Amino acid sequence: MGITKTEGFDASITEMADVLKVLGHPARLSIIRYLAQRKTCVCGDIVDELPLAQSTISRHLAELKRVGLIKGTISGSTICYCINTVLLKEIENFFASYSIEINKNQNCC
Amino acid sequence: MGITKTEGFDASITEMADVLKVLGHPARLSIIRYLAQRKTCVCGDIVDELPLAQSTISRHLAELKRVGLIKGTISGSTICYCINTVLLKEIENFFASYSIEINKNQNCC
DNA sequence: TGAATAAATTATTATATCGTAATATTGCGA
DNA sequence: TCGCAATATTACGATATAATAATTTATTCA
Repeated sequence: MGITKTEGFDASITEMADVLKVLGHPARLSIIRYLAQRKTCVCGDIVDELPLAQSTISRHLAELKRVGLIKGTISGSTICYCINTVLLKEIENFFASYSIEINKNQNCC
Repeated sequence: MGITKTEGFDASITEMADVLKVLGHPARLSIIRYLAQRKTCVCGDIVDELPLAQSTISRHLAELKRVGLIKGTISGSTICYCINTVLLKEIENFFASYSIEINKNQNCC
């Protein structure tokens, strides 16, 4: 995407932006939704859920793992994925804190 | 970034992914934070807040506007920006709903 | 051992995005 | 009208990302 400047921004902002960027893709967001709806860890069958090739999904899973949104543990011949609920909660709190800050005197637009 | 496949995904997921992708950049997330902290609409001085060229910021503002995260109204010779609190709340609810769905029987990882 | 299965990695191609300079546009005051 | 100030647009080079086929690396089971 071209170079994204990071110097000059707060580290916390840069980190959150990185997480949100990873979530900002239909396939990866679908994976998160699928894991959330299943309410449990999912082994193997993610490939069957998405209209993408196996290698593509593997790369998306690697991205989700890189930023800590999912955890994967080897379980026999397959790998078991589940959501990192702590990070998901952090994202929720991130937006909640902004909502609290506003909603007071927005008026000109 | 290469072609992002959209067919085969729910429209709601694709839309949310689009919004999150826009938020997934330090400059744009900083703009949102700045607007949130100021608790009011901001006219003009966004360029002074970020370590980027004016044209770059203008492009980021256009992206934020495209997905509806901010609203801009012309106010004399300057343009007045403020957050679309409705959409921000929707994002918060989006993550909150996932958190509710989980937190029950995650156990294997 | 060897075939079958599952996931990751690599290489490749096409496309999107970042940042910026240069330029254009718009509104306002002198 | 002229020129200034603020913002948007365009064009460009550099880089990142998406998707996939092909390959590789385990792991299970006959």
